[in-house]
Amino acid sequence: MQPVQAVQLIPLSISARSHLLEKYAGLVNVPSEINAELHRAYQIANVLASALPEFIGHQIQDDISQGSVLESDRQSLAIATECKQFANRFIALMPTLVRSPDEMETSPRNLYEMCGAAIFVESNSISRNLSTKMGELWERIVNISPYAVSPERDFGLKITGIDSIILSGGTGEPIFVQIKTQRNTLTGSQAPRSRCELEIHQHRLFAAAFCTGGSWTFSSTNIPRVCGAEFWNMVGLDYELLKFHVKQTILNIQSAYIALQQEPPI
DNA sequence: GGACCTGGAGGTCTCGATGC
DNA sequence: GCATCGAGACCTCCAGGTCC
Repeated sequence: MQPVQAVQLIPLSISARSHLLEKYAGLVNVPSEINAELHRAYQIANVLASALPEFIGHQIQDDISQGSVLESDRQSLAIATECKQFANRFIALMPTLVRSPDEMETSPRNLYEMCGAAIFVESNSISRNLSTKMGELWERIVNISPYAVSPERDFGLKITGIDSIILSGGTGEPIFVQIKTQRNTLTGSQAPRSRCELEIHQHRLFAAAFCTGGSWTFSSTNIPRVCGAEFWNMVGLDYELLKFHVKQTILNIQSAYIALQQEPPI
């Protein structure tokens, strides 16, 4: 069977793309050395890799013909829109993250709840939840770029360990990217898993969205790693612009949290 | 000695499987 | 259809080991 072509995928709905790719993926032979848990990821990536240069090329041409989203004002608006939607979703969720004093007392879920330390309970719950959810925000923002696709949003498929696939200069081949928030997001015990997930792809990249967080906790002899501007430049996005909008977003969420605290109890 | 790397522990959420 | 449970994912913090 011929590999799947971009022209077959482009006109389809997300679910139809998913269905077609699954059909092709089932025919891909997986090398015996690949971990059983990554067989499906290998198959999907293998099928996608052949179609992506043309698929992303089509996205880029579309973007140019409509006035590129990478142009500064449009880029700023697109990032701001994603950030605003994220903030609205999170602010709506915030009240549900805070349990009543009665709940905390009768069934404490952690040490802070057991002690009735309400401020620690709330800050712990909200900041952890925010950190987790921001991972999705980076994926959404990368996907603004016509040089990137999201396996989930563009094809309805999840590739284990891969958050985005980008086409960036160099080889002209799609690069499978795992994105974390900071250089030290991964712990030692998690790094081997990330290495396994990335190593099954011929062109792979470990990216930290922001150059904060001290030193790298991910290392590999054969998987390149980038952080901050170096990464965002690969897809034509402006790191300084991104930092500006992210700062606004986090401060807005903080303001909403303060306002929530000041509301009288129902 | 300090920077870096590795491993372990822990909190929280989502999602799919399972049972009622 | 709904509730519960467990696995997987994402994140943080800390301690100990290694290397320059």
